[in-house]
Amino acid sequence: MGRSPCCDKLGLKKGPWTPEEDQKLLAYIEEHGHGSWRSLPEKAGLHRCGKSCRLRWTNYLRPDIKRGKFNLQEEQTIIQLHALLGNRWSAIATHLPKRTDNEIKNYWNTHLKKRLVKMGIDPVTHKPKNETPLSSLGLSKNAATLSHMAQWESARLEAEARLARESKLLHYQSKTSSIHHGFTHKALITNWTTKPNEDQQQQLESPTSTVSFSEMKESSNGIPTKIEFVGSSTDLTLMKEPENDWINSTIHEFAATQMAEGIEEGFTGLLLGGDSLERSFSGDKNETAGESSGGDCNNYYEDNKNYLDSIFSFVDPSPSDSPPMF
DNA sequence: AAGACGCTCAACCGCCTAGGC
DNA sequence: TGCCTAGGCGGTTGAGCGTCT
Repeated sequence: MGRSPCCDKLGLKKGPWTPEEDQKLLAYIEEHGHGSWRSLPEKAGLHRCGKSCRLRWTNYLRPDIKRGKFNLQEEQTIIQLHALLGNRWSAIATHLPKRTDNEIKNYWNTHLKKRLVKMGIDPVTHKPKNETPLSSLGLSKNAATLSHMAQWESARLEAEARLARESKLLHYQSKTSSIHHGFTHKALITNWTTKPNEDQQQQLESPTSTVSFSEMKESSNGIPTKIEFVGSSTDLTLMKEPENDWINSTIHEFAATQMAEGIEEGFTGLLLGGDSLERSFSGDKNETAGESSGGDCNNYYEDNKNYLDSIFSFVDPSPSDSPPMF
Protein backbone atom coordinates (compact mmCIF):
# COMPACT_ATOMS: atom_id res chain seq x y z
CA MET A 1 0.00 0.00 0.00
CA GLY A 2 1.41 3.35 0.93
CA ARG A 3 0.51 6.71 -0.35
CA SER A 4 1.66 8.05 -3.65
CA PRO A 5 4.51 10.48 -3.02
CA CYS A 6 4.07 12.34 -6.28
CA CYS A 7 2.71 15.56 -4.81
CA ASP A 8 5.27 15.64 -2.02
CA LYS A 9 8.12 16.23 -4.38
CA LEU A 10 9.68 19.62 -4.03
CA GLY A 11 9.73 21.98 -6.92
CA LEU A 12 6.37 20.97 -8.31
CA LYS A 13 3.91 23.74 -8.85
CA LYS A 14 0.60 23.81 -7.03
CA GLY A 15 -2.44 25.98 -7.22
CA PRO A 16 -4.42 27.36 -10.14
CA TRP A 17 -3.46 26.37 -13.62
CA THR A 18 -2.31 28.99 -16.11
CA PRO A 19 -3.58 29.04 -19.70
CA GLU A 20 -0.08 28.08 -20.83
CA GLU A 21 -0.10 24.99 -18.64
CA ASP A 22 -3.55 24.08 -19.88
CA GLN A 23 -2.33 24.43 -23.43
CA LYS A 24 0.67 22.20 -22.81
CA LEU A 25 -1.43 19.53 -21.16
CA LEU A 26 -4.09 19.66 -23.87
CA ALA A 27 -1.56 19.54 -26.68
CA TYR A 28 0.27 16.61 -25.15
CA ILE A 29 -2.86 14.56 -24.50
CA GLU A 30 -4.27 15.30 -27.92
CA GLU A 31 -1.10 14.05 -29.51
CA HIS A 32 -0.11 11.16 -27.27
CA GLY A 33 -3.03 10.40 -25.00
CA HIS A 34 -2.45 10.68 -21.32
CA GLY A 35 -0.71 7.30 -20.94
CA SER A 36 0.93 7.13 -17.55
CA TRP A 37 -0.12 10.16 -15.57
CA ARG A 38 2.98 9.90 -13.47
CA SER A 39 5.33 10.35 -16.38
CA LEU A 40 3.11 12.76 -18.27
CA PRO A 41 4.18 16.06 -16.62
CA GLU A 42 7.81 15.59 -17.52
CA LYS A 43 7.01 14.57 -21.08
CA ALA A 44 4.61 17.47 -21.47
CA GLY A 45 7.00 19.97 -19.97
CA LEU A 46 4.88 20.68 -16.93
CA HIS A 47 6.13 21.22 -13.41
CA ARG A 48 3.11 19.53 -11.90
CA CYS A 49 2.53 16.16 -10.35
CA GLY A 50 0.69 13.57 -12.41
CA LYS A 51 -2.21 13.61 -10.07
CA SER A 52 -2.70 17.31 -10.57
CA CYS A 53 -2.58 16.84 -14.34
CA ARG A 54 -5.11 14.06 -14.21
CA LEU A 55 -7.45 16.16 -12.12
CA ARG A 56 -7.09 19.16 -14.37
CA TRP A 57 -7.85 17.01 -17.38
CA THR A 58 -10.78 15.08 -15.96
CA ASN A 59 -12.41 18.01 -14.21
CA TYR A 60 -11.75 20.83 -16.60
CA LEU A 61 -9.96 20.26 -19.89
CA ARG A 62 -11.70 17.14 -21.14
CA PRO A 63 -13.56 18.08 -24.31
CA ASP A 64 -16.75 16.20 -23.43
CA ILE A 65 -17.51 18.22 -20.34
CA LYS A 66 -20.66 20.22 -20.14
CA ARG A 67 -20.15 23.33 -18.08
CA GLY A 68 -22.50 25.87 -16.68
CA LYS A 69 -25.69 25.72 -14.76
CA PHE A 70 -27.40 22.45 -13.97
CA ASN A 71 -30.87 22.20 -15.40
CA LEU A 72 -33.89 20.96 -13.48
CA GLN A 73 -33.66 17.43 -14.77
CA GLU A 74 -30.02 17.20 -13.84
CA GLU A 75 -30.83 18.50 -10.38
CA GLN A 76 -33.56 15.91 -9.94
CA THR A 77 -31.28 13.18 -11.17
CA ILE A 78 -28.61 14.15 -8.68
CA ILE A 79 -31.04 14.28 -5.79
CA GLN A 80 -32.66 11.01 -6.69
CA LEU A 81 -29.39 9.22 -7.23
CA HIS A 82 -28.04 10.68 -4.02
CA ALA A 83 -31.02 9.26 -2.21
CA LEU A 84 -30.14 5.88 -3.63
CA LEU A 85 -26.36 5.97 -3.58
CA GLY A 86 -25.32 8.52 -0.99
CA ASN A 87 -22.10 10.46 -1.51
CA ARG A 88 -20.86 8.23 -4.27
CA TRP A 89 -20.23 11.03 -6.66
CA SER A 90 -18.47 9.03 -9.31
CA ALA A 91 -21.39 6.62 -9.48
CA ILE A 92 -23.79 9.52 -9.71
CA ALA A 93 -21.64 11.12 -12.38
CA THR A 94 -21.95 8.05 -14.58
CA HIS A 95 -25.62 8.92 -15.00
CA LEU A 96 -24.81 12.51 -15.92
CA PRO A 97 -22.29 11.77 -18.65
CA LYS A 98 -21.12 15.29 -19.32
CA ARG A 99 -20.73 16.30 -15.71
CA THR A 100 -17.76 15.48 -13.52
CA ASP A 101 -18.04 13.97 -10.09
CA ASN A 102 -16.28 17.02 -8.69
CA GLU A 103 -18.78 19.37 -10.26
CA ILE A 104 -21.71 17.31 -9.00
CA LYS A 105 -20.21 17.14 -5.55
CA ASN A 106 -19.72 20.89 -5.47
CA TYR A 107 -23.20 21.54 -6.75
CA TRP A 108 -24.67 19.24 -4.16
CA ASN A 109 -22.77 20.86 -1.33
CA THR A 110 -23.43 24.43 -2.37
CA HIS A 111 -26.98 24.23 -3.71
CA LEU A 112 -28.95 21.04 -3.42
CA LYS A 113 -28.09 20.17 0.14
CA LYS A 114 -29.24 23.56 1.31
CA ARG A 115 -32.49 23.26 -0.57
CA LEU A 116 -33.29 19.96 1.05
CA VAL A 117 -32.52 21.39 4.46
CA LYS A 118 -34.80 24.27 3.64
CA MET A 119 -37.52 21.78 2.79
CA GLY A 120 -37.07 20.13 6.15
CA ILE A 121 -35.47 17.07 4.63
CA ASP A 122 -32.31 15.55 5.98
CA PRO A 123 -29.86 15.67 3.05
CA VAL A 124 -28.05 12.60 4.34
CA THR A 125 -30.97 10.25 4.83
CA HIS A 126 -33.41 12.03 2.48
CA LYS A 127 -36.03 11.60 5.13
CA PRO A 128 -38.07 14.36 6.65
CA LYS A 129 -36.31 15.63 9.74
CA ASN A 130 -39.55 15.46 11.74
CA GLU A 131 -40.98 12.03 11.06
CA THR A 132 -43.98 12.29 13.34
CA PRO A 133 -46.37 14.30 11.19
CA LEU A 134 -45.54 12.20 8.17
CA SER A 135 -46.02 9.02 10.10
CA SER A 136 -49.51 10.13 10.81
CA LEU A 137 -50.02 10.37 7.09
CA GLY A 138 -48.89 6.79 6.71
CA LEU A 139 -45.61 7.68 5.10
CA SER A 140 -43.17 6.07 7.47
CA LYS A 141 -43.74 2.60 6.09
CA ASN A 142 -43.22 3.91 2.64
CA ALA A 143 -40.05 5.59 3.77
CA ALA A 144 -38.87 2.24 5.07
CA THR A 145 -39.83 0.65 1.81
CA LEU A 146 -37.94 3.34 -0.02
CA SER A 147 -34.95 2.59 2.12
CA HIS A 148 -35.14 -1.07 1.15
CA MET A 149 -35.50 -0.19 -2.47
CA ALA A 150 -32.57 2.17 -2.16
CA GLN A 151 -30.41 -0.62 -0.79
CA TRP A 152 -31.57 -2.85 -3.53
CA GLU A 153 -30.97 -0.34 -6.25
CA SER A 154 -27.64 0.58 -4.76
CA ALA A 155 -26.53 -3.02 -4.96
CA ARG A 156 -27.72 -3.17 -8.52
CA LEU A 157 -25.80 -0.06 -9.51
CA GLU A 158 -22.71 -1.32 -7.75
CA ALA A 159 -22.89 -4.58 -9.61
CA GLU A 160 -23.49 -2.69 -12.80
CA ALA A 161 -20.42 -0.56 -12.30
CA ARG A 162 -18.35 -3.58 -11.41
CA LEU A 163 -19.57 -5.44 -14.42
CA ALA A 164 -18.68 -2.55 -16.68
CA ARG A 165 -15.21 -2.51 -15.24
CA GLU A 166 -14.72 -6.23 -15.39
CA SER A 167 -15.20 -6.77 -19.04
CA LYS A 168 -16.19 -4.91 -22.12
CA LEU A 169 -16.72 -8.19 -23.88
CA LEU A 170 -19.43 -9.54 -21.68
CA HIS A 171 -22.85 -9.36 -23.05
CA TYR A 172 -24.80 -7.00 -20.94
CA GLN A 173 -28.48 -7.04 -20.86
CA SER A 174 -30.61 -5.03 -18.61
CA LYS A 175 -34.30 -5.20 -18.37
CA THR A 176 -36.83 -4.30 -15.89
CA SER A 177 -39.66 -6.35 -14.62
CA SER A 178 -42.51 -5.58 -12.38
CA ILE A 179 -44.03 -6.77 -9.19
CA HIS A 180 -47.60 -7.46 -10.07
CA HIS A 181 -49.55 -7.33 -6.89
CA GLY A 182 -52.47 -5.50 -8.27
CA PHE A 183 -50.95 -2.14 -7.44
CA THR A 184 -49.43 0.38 -9.71
CA HIS A 185 -46.03 0.92 -8.24
CA LYS A 186 -43.19 -1.19 -9.49
CA ALA A 187 -39.73 -1.72 -8.15
CA LEU A 188 -36.81 -1.41 -10.49
CA ILE A 189 -35.42 -4.85 -10.98
CA THR A 190 -32.68 -5.73 -13.34
CA ASN A 191 -31.50 -8.89 -14.90
CA TRP A 192 -27.93 -9.43 -16.01
CA THR A 193 -26.87 -12.30 -18.09
CA THR A 194 -23.65 -13.36 -19.69
CA LYS A 195 -24.82 -15.85 -22.24
CA PRO A 196 -28.30 -16.74 -21.22
CA ASN A 197 -28.61 -20.45 -20.91
CA GLU A 198 -31.84 -22.29 -21.32
CA ASP A 199 -32.74 -22.13 -17.67
CA GLN A 200 -32.19 -18.44 -17.58
CA GLN A 201 -34.20 -17.98 -20.69
CA GLN A 202 -36.97 -19.95 -19.18
CA GLN A 203 -36.84 -17.81 -16.13
CA LEU A 204 -36.94 -14.72 -18.16
CA GLU A 205 -39.85 -15.95 -20.12
CA SER A 206 -41.72 -17.54 -17.29
CA PRO A 207 -45.01 -15.78 -16.73
CA THR A 208 -44.83 -16.55 -13.04
CA SER A 209 -41.43 -15.03 -12.55
CA THR A 210 -42.60 -11.62 -11.69
CA VAL A 211 -39.69 -10.66 -9.50
CA SER A 212 -36.16 -11.33 -10.49
CA PHE A 213 -32.86 -10.15 -9.22
CA SER A 214 -29.48 -11.24 -10.32
CA GLU A 215 -25.94 -10.15 -9.83
CA MET A 216 -22.70 -10.92 -11.51
CA LYS A 217 -20.29 -12.70 -9.27
CA GLU A 218 -16.83 -13.76 -10.15
CA SER A 219 -16.32 -17.45 -9.91
CA SER A 220 -13.10 -19.12 -8.94
CA ASN A 221 -11.95 -19.28 -12.53
CA GLY A 222 -12.36 -15.57 -12.93
CA ILE A 223 -15.32 -15.82 -15.24
CA PRO A 224 -18.34 -13.98 -13.99
CA THR A 225 -21.22 -16.22 -13.18
CA LYS A 226 -24.68 -15.27 -12.31
CA ILE A 227 -26.37 -15.51 -8.98
CA GLU A 228 -30.01 -15.08 -9.24
CA PHE A 229 -33.10 -14.41 -7.36
CA VAL A 230 -36.35 -15.33 -8.91
CA GLY A 231 -39.69 -15.05 -7.30
CA SER A 232 -43.31 -14.27 -7.72
CA SER A 233 -46.09 -12.71 -5.79
CA THR A 234 -46.97 -16.02 -4.23
CA ASP A 235 -43.71 -17.84 -4.18
CA LEU A 236 -40.49 -16.10 -3.39
CA THR A 237 -37.60 -18.47 -3.86
CA LEU A 238 -34.29 -17.86 -2.24
CA MET A 239 -31.23 -16.65 -3.99
CA LYS A 240 -28.64 -19.28 -4.63
CA GLU A 241 -25.89 -17.51 -2.71
CA PRO A 242 -26.29 -17.56 1.06
CA GLU A 243 -24.05 -14.53 1.54
CA ASN A 244 -26.69 -12.44 -0.10
CA ASP A 245 -28.97 -12.86 2.85
CA TRP A 246 -29.56 -9.19 3.22
CA ILE A 247 -30.82 -9.01 -0.32
CA ASN A 248 -33.09 -11.93 0.35
CA SER A 249 -34.42 -10.37 3.47
CA THR A 250 -34.86 -7.06 1.76
CA ILE A 251 -36.75 -8.62 -1.09
CA HIS A 252 -38.88 -10.70 1.23
CA GLU A 253 -39.57 -7.79 3.49
CA PHE A 254 -40.36 -5.59 0.57
CA ALA A 255 -42.69 -8.10 -1.04
CA ALA A 256 -44.26 -8.98 2.28
CA THR A 257 -44.86 -5.34 3.01
CA GLN A 258 -46.54 -4.90 -0.32
CA MET A 259 -48.79 -7.91 0.09
CA ALA A 260 -49.65 -7.68 3.74
CA GLU A 261 -50.30 -4.00 4.08
CA GLY A 262 -52.25 -3.09 1.02
CA ILE A 263 -49.45 -0.94 -0.22
CA GLU A 264 -51.41 0.21 -3.19
CA GLU A 265 -53.22 2.62 -1.02
CA GLY A 266 -50.02 3.93 0.41
CA PHE A 267 -48.33 4.40 -2.92
CA THR A 268 -51.40 5.81 -4.47
CA GLY A 269 -51.37 8.28 -1.68
CA LEU A 270 -47.82 9.12 -2.55
CA LEU A 271 -48.28 9.36 -6.25
CA LEU A 272 -49.45 12.89 -6.41
CA GLY A 273 -48.44 15.50 -8.91
CA GLY A 274 -45.38 15.38 -11.10
CA ASP A 275 -43.50 18.60 -10.70
CA SER A 276 -43.15 18.51 -6.98
CA LEU A 277 -39.47 19.04 -6.87
CA GLU A 278 -39.60 22.06 -9.01
CA ARG A 279 -42.39 23.48 -6.91
CA SER A 280 -40.58 22.66 -3.75
CA PHE A 281 -37.32 24.09 -4.91
CA SER A 282 -38.68 27.21 -6.38
CA GLY A 283 -41.06 27.38 -3.49
CA ASP A 284 -40.10 30.53 -1.70
CA LYS A 285 -43.67 30.42 -0.52
CA ASN A 286 -42.63 27.43 1.48
CA GLU A 287 -39.79 29.15 3.23
CA THR A 288 -41.53 28.42 6.49
CA ALA A 289 -41.79 24.72 5.76
CA GLY A 290 -41.82 22.75 8.93
CA GLU A 291 -43.70 25.28 10.96
CA SER A 292 -46.78 23.94 12.58
CA SER A 293 -49.27 26.49 11.42
CA GLY A 294 -52.14 25.97 8.98
CA GLY A 295 -51.47 26.22 5.26
CA ASP A 296 -47.70 26.21 5.54
CA CYS A 297 -47.96 22.96 7.40
CA ASN A 298 -50.02 21.44 4.63
CA ASN A 299 -47.52 22.62 2.07
CA TYR A 300 -44.80 21.06 4.13
CA TYR A 301 -46.51 17.69 4.11
CA GLU A 302 -47.27 18.00 0.44
CA ASP A 303 -43.70 18.85 -0.38
CA ASN A 304 -42.32 15.93 1.53
CA LYS A 305 -44.84 13.53 0.09
CA ASN A 306 -44.01 14.76 -3.35
CA TYR A 307 -40.33 14.61 -2.61
CA LEU A 308 -40.64 10.92 -1.79
CA ASP A 309 -42.87 10.57 -4.79
CA SER A 310 -40.20 11.98 -7.02
CA ILE A 311 -37.76 9.40 -5.79
CA PHE A 312 -40.29 6.63 -6.25
CA SER A 313 -41.05 7.77 -9.72
CA PHE A 314 -37.36 7.79 -10.46
CA VAL A 315 -36.98 4.25 -9.24
CA ASP A 316 -40.13 3.32 -11.07
CA PRO A 317 -39.14 2.65 -14.65
CA SER A 318 -42.64 2.73 -16.04
CA PRO A 319 -42.38 4.23 -19.49
CA SER A 320 -45.29 6.57 -19.14
CA ASP A 321 -43.78 9.15 -16.89
CA SER A 322 -40.16 8.44 -16.23
CA PRO A 323 -37.23 9.88 -18.08
CA PRO A 324 -34.91 7.24 -19.54
CA MET A 325 -32.26 7.57 -16.86
CA PHE A 326 -30.82 4.09 -17.00
C1' DA B 1 -15.38 53.68 -0.68
C1' DA B 2 -13.89 49.97 1.82
C1' DG B 3 -14.02 46.34 4.94
C1' DA B 4 -16.72 42.25 6.35
C1' DC B 5 -19.02 38.47 5.03
C1' DG B 6 -20.76 34.65 2.31
C1' DC B 7 -20.69 31.81 -1.72
C1' DT B 8 -18.65 29.14 -5.40
C1' DC B 9 -15.72 25.90 -7.32
C1' DA B 10 -10.98 24.54 -8.80
C1' DA B 11 -7.58 22.22 -6.68
C1' DC B 12 -5.45 19.63 -3.15
C1' DC B 13 -5.20 15.98 0.47
C1' DG B 14 -5.36 11.56 2.23
C1' DC B 15 -7.17 7.12 1.93
C1' DC B 16 -8.36 2.95 -0.64
C1' DT B 17 -8.04 -0.58 -4.18
C1' DA B 18 -6.33 -3.06 -8.13
C1' DG B 19 -2.69 -4.78 -10.46
C1' DG B 20 2.13 -5.71 -11.41
C1' DC B 21 6.24 -7.74 -9.81
C1' DT C 1 2.27 -13.84 -0.47
C1' DG C 2 3.61 -9.41 0.33
C1' DC C 3 5.28 -5.07 -1.27
C1' DC C 4 4.95 -1.13 -4.24
C1' DT C 5 2.85 2.00 -7.45
C1' DA C 6 -0.75 4.20 -10.18
C1' DG C 7 -5.09 5.61 -10.40
C1' DG C 8 -9.51 6.68 -8.41
C1' DC C 9 -12.51 8.47 -4.95
C1' DG C 10 -14.66 11.48 -1.40
C1' DG C 11 -13.65 15.15 1.85
C1' DT C 12 -11.75 19.55 2.54
C1' DT C 13 -9.52 23.92 1.62
C1' DG C 14 -8.84 28.49 0.10
C1' DA C 15 -8.59 32.03 -3.64
C1' DG C 16 -11.53 34.82 -6.09
C1' DC C 17 -15.63 37.11 -6.59
C1' DG C 18 -20.07 39.28 -5.43
C1' DT C 19 -23.03 41.32 -2.02
C1' DC C 20 -23.97 43.61 2.15
C1' DT C 21 -23.26 47.05 5.66
